[in-house]
Amino acid sequence: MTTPSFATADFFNGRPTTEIAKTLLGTTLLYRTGNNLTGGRIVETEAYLGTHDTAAHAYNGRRSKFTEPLYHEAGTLYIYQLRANLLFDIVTQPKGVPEGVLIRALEPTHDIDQMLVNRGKSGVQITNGPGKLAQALGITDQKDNLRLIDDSPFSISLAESREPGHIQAVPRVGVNPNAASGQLPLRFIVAGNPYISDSRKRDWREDHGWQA
DNA sequence: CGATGGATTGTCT
DNA sequence: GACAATCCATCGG
Repeated sequence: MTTPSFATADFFNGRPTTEIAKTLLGTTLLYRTGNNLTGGRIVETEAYLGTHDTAAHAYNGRRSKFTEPLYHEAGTLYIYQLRANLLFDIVTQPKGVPEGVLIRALEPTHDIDQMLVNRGKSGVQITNGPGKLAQALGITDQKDNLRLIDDSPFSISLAESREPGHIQAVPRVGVNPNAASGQLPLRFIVAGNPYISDSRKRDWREDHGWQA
């Protein structure tokens, strides 16, 4: 059984990283491990714009074993650890242009029971943050770091995509707001979705922010 | 609900 | 030794 996935080259083909970050909203991120297929619709992303973005790991051309995946071709996975958490990113530009998109939140759709077990939490707490969704999916190490998504257990499915009613662009989370790029609106959210990280209940919508 | 501080683990200076 | 693209428990209003 094959999982429907973006053809990497077609999806990333020559488009700006910010546009890719927005286009990912509403698609489904899937992760295969053994008999499990966990996943959810992407509802929050952040764009990191490479060498001139003060919040990016590749700022000023910074390149090391740590940031190496960013310099590879579009569709390369950048899975790195921040404190006790794993974060999941996808490289968006051709080799040598270190830009990428961080997946920050999912609305669970696949094998939710397994994700509840993986997380040990319930409700929106399953996947409303980048470290949380990695835990929920079952990502426990960095073995797929630096691999092309097409050659990995991950896929991005269009089969069950929903169309966001309204995409909101706001400043990124956890970046120094005083740095030059600190306040750029490069965080994109499906307005009204309950799984947005740090969202308020009063901002949630009955339709979760999807078009009818 | 909002703010705060501790835990935690690798990387870079 | 400082810092980080985070998470969680806890405290106050």
